[in-house]
Amino acid sequence: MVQNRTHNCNELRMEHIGQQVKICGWMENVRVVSASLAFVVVRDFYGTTQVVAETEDMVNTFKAINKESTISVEGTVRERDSKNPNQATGDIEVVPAKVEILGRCRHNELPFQINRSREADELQRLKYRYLDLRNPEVKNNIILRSNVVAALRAAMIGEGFMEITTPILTASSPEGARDYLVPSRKHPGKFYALPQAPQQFKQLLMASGFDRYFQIAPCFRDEDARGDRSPGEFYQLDMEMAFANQEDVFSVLERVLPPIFAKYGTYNVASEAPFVRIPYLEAMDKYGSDKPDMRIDLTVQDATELLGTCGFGPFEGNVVKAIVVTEFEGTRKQIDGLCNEVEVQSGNKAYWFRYDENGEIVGGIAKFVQPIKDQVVAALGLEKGCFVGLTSGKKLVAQKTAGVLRNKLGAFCPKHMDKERYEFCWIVDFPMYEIGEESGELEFCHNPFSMPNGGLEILKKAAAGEADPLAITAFQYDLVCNGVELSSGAVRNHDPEIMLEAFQLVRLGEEDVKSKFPAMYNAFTYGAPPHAGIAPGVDRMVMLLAGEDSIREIIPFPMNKNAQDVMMNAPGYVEQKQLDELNIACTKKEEVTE
RNA sequence: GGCCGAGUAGUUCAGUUGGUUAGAACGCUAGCCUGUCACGCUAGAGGUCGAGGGUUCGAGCCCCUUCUCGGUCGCCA
Repeated sequence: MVQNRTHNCNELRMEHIGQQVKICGWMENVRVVSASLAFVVVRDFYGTTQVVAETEDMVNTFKAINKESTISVEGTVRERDSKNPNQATGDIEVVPAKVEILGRCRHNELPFQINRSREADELQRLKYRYLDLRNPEVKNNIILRSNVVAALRAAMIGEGFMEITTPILTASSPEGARDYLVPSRKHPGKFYALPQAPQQFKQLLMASGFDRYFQIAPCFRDEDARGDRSPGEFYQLDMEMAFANQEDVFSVLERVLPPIFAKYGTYNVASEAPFVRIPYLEAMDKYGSDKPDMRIDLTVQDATELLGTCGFGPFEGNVVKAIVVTEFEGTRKQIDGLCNEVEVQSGNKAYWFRYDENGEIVGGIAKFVQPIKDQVVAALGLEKGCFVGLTSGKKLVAQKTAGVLRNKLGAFCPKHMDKERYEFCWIVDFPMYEIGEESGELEFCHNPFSMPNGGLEILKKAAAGEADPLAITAFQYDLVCNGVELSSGAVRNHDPEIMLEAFQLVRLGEEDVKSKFPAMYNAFTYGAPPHAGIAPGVDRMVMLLAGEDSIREIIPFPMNKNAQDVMMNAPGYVEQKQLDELNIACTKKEEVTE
């Protein structure tokens, strides 16, 4: 009978000296020092242990095994002659009596070296993700993810929330992102959709009488990827509370998140409750973003009146925004680099000048600013030695570009950014409506389920032309941490009457509401509690905590930018029989060579 | 879909103004080495320069087309 391992590869210490043990793991490396002396590193999930081969036979045994094969080693624990303080098991080594190959690695050249996999081409890493994950640096992010999810669950349960799963196969939802559709075999021509979020289900749970719901919920959206947005699927800490308002939701997350961020984060300082609250319009104005990084102490000023007519072409007839950076130290080359990065990221140019130590306006667009120097210095409050970054365009463009510039300047100037911490803020008072760019007509700004601030009354006034619908705000909020949008949430509109009024402003009638959201609308006519919720993105939280810039680093099996799983070959072609059963006529199919 | 960047050995990269046989490091193979731990030393194998076309006496390098990957904008209430 085969005996199981007695210890893992991170267990053996001085106290085990003399013991007979059996360890199992991947043969990471063999350092052959002579014909009859070699050191073998065995690695498992927990760590590494050194095995020493001291006979010619034993050295040859190890030399004949390809690296990354799994082996078992039975032998005696011995104190090392030369200890390694950098290794947890560095005081001891195992003298093998018996070595067995458990799973032979058939390749003596791997697609990349395990301990340097993070440097390898990403396509290779994804294709051989199971090898990539052998690298402790890569694996640790997945362990972190597991720990964070466990901590979130524990904290939510501690707050009295109950985890309830909701359907994965559901109905297509008319609003929001593009759906992933699943054809129905039993109902030709009909489709299920994968949920973009459990939004309607969690609200229906509230109508059903559950009080505090949460779920680590998979969400599916068929939209293009970004560095911080994985294509296809992602996870949210979805939650909803009955008989609750905005304050109740805020206080739960203000209790739940900071301890987890401080414990598991790269930085161990997190904001304490209450988090700063910034109205949406103020955030756009002051930080040029609805997800401002509050670690940066720079703010955006309006310079439209000041510089709009200074003669600099791009400012003419546009909104101009300025960011003043005191004690600025940067070379011309670095400034150009910053401006270039801003242009790449925002698609719009940034401009600049400096107010130097001698009180002169120099560099960049100084020529245009010089004639109105005194006004500029006074209006922007310039101090000697400061830098002024400028953006222009239509209001929103100027603001957003300034927001990108602000982030770049913060990252560049350590004096203006206390980087090693987690700074949360709430963005509140989002507008309920906006003028759609394509339609030119009034549309919902975010989701139509939010409760308008002012309730039925304000909506009726707006309908009667007595109030500006664009000035109506919703009880809708975002949670932002270090410039990353973690989450959107809202106090929901649970009153069918207010719902109808809200939809009427965007020219949708009762029949539209009923047909778009039949279950929710009907449920709310049977007596629904006021409720509110939020859904912080788990992937983004883990990304922040791990200090990674790519979302793929914290997902066990990520897809590539084009929503392909290059390891599993998904999406892939299927058998004609499968298509026939689903009543799908496939119109496009390239020849498959494999 | 638009824009930007990248693609050269198994891997990460260098490759000058277009000029002989395309290099380095790591990895791999072989030999040497009795305490290594990023072991060391010596030698060797390893290349359709993403693909196709063009310019040229001559292309890794210049031009065109195309494919792939990444970033970004659109998109993601």
